[in-house]
Amino acid sequence: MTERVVPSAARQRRRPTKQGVVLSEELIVETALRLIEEHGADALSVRRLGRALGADPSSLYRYFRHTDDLMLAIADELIGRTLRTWRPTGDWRADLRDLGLRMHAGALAHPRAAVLSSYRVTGRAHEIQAVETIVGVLRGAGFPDAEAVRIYHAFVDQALAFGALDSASAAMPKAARETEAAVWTATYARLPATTHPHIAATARHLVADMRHSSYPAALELLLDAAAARLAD
Amino acid sequence: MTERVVPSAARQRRRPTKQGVVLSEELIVETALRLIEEHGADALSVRRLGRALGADPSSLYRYFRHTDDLMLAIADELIGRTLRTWRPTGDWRADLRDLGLRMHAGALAHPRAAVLSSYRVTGRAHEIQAVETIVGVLRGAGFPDAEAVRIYHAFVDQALAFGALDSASAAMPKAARETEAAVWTATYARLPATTHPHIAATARHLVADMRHSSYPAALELLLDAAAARLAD
DNA sequence: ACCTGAACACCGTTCAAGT
DNA sequence: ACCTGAACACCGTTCAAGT
Repeated sequence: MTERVVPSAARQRRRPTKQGVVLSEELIVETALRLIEEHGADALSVRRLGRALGADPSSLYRYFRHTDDLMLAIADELIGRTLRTWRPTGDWRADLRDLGLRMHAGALAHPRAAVLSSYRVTGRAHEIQAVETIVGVLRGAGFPDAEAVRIYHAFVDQALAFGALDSASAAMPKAARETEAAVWTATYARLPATTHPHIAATARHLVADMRHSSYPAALELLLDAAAARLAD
Repeated sequence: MTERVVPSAARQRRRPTKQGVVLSEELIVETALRLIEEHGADALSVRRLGRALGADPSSLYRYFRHTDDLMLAIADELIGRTLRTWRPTGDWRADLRDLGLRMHAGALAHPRAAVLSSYRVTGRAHEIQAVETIVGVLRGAGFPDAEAVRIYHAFVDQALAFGALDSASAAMPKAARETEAAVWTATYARLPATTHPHIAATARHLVADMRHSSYPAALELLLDAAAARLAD
């Protein structure tokens, strides 16, 4: 048994940094999230985080073994925030739609963390709670166990995969992001019908549609298909 | 008009590097793909690529304006390889299923490159060909233009997003991958029914299902929903 | 016990100089 | 015309020294 068993006691003994801040895991995670929100994904580096905390960059290594550990701590905090305010309504489609959109929005709010954590299985408290909740919604809707698991898996992976995809896009440097957005008008919309009949015929729709995430549409298709199977 | 109009002529005049290699866009892209596959995504840096080519890092800036341009060239090459052997059958569901599974398999064959390029819009030849092909399959099936574009977008993003998700998982260090796989049996399968009734009831299915990609199931759900809309 | 500062081994990118 | 080498402004991480 060491003092680490009582975190608050251990924390009180910590010496303030030069700028008078007492470091803690919570403070570091919150500051990292704030940095990302205020200055973009590129703002998160150990050196910048140290500067923002008024501490030497190397002091952060007492709290996180590497940057990846910090990322996972941030991700866990985000899962908690996503579920914390969610309440089931009893309508399985509305509940899954709401959960999916919240997971996707949570990813977009913290793109770097989303990209790094989307494919991880943590087995931690918040994740377990999410599995129990979603499988529960599907079983409550009447899906047999095997089908409930199959749809749970597709649903969760879809939310995580689109969250990561759209996050990666959002985390791009601004100039690159704008260049890509312009490709639809500058390149695709100008292809002649003689060589590219299908693109030429739908160019107007491509320009309008491709600038937005396709997640809401993909989610609705998945819910449609699940509902149809339930009706059989 | 400059000599760049005839690339092969321009290329022939290039001077070999110190180690005797004549640089070209193709050689750089192929070397980059090889570097990524052999030594991981982190192995791709301008400096390492220069070293692998036997050229000064800065000489690559004659072929690509920034690292990002190189990434797009790699992405387009992967799209090209995916489409090169595909042939339409006239059955839109079978065609889209085949295309989706090929895109997913192509991502898994080059996991590190897939993770880095899945969310990019290249506007290059192979990507344009892919858009034309897939929108063509959907219009040929009878979807009106706006609907064809909406389903195209969801279909492509889903293939890319799941491809990247499953690639990121596959690209993890072996030890970490095995630790995560064990979480389903070591943690989830042992949760008691009293606290986690839904997980306990479906543990057998979770253990069996979660070790595989959910992409084939998610693809089938998307095709089901699309077919239902066509029937209306 | 905790934080600091210097050091190490890297990055992407630019541009004058060399061939 | 093409490649090189030095330079600039960054990274993540380690570890002996300071308080």
